Amino acid sequence: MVDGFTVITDPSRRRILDLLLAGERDVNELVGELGAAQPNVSKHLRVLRDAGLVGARVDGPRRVYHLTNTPLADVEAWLAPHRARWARAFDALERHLDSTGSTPSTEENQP
Amino acid sequence: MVDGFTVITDPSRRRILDLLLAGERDVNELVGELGAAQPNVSKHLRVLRDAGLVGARVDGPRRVYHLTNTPLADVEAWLAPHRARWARAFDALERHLDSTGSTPSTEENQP
DNA sequence: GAGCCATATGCCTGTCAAGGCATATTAGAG
DNA sequence: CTCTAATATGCCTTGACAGGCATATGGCTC
Repeated sequence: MVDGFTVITDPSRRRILDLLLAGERDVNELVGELGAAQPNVSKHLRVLRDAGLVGARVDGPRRVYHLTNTPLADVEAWLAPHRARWARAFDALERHLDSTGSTPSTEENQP
Repeated sequence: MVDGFTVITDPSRRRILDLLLAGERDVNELVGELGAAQPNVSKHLRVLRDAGLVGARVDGPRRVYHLTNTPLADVEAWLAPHRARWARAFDALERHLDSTGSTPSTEENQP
């Protein structure tokens, strides 16, 4: 099984997750909206299922996929300190712009 | 130039970003801390620089790398609605646990 | 400018994953 | 039970990319 980073690197898989954000879909609907071949969509769904990001409900012959509530834990964990840093940098920029009318240099170094 | 997802899929590059989070480093230091070959570290740094995530300061013969304040915009943008969804699901779970002592099912469907 | 250090680049190779295609599986209709 | 629709799986090919290695580049010392 692959890590969350690898899972979401693929644009088709991101697209699937985005579509499911709007509501559950069966495979055929996803095939139509993605413009991809059915077997490939099924393969992507397999990866997403193995990652715990989506689940399937059986409705007659169709499998209706939906998002689970499982977050991309590893991605979020890795991203957190970096996001915190970006937020601090942004705040610092805002404060700077508040106190002076000047534009600071484009390339900022770390504290 | 590659997208942010591709950039951070590589563990060595994530590691480099993590190390730079603690302070600037020259290439040789990174090589030591990563346990990777110098040319490969330089290549990763190239990718990170192209992505605007790191910058280099020239100090004599060394290049001292540091984080810029450029966020992984595309990753953050894609992640945002999904993170919002996870947060909502988490809140709903919390409220449920507050009101009842029971444990809800592990597999939740979307609203 | 010769030689040395630190870093970058180019080339080659192995690996891995995505897409195309054929086919297996499963469920329901009749 | 057969046929069909919906989905999944297996195999193959191709392209992207990371690592190993040799070598080029750039700055510094003497």
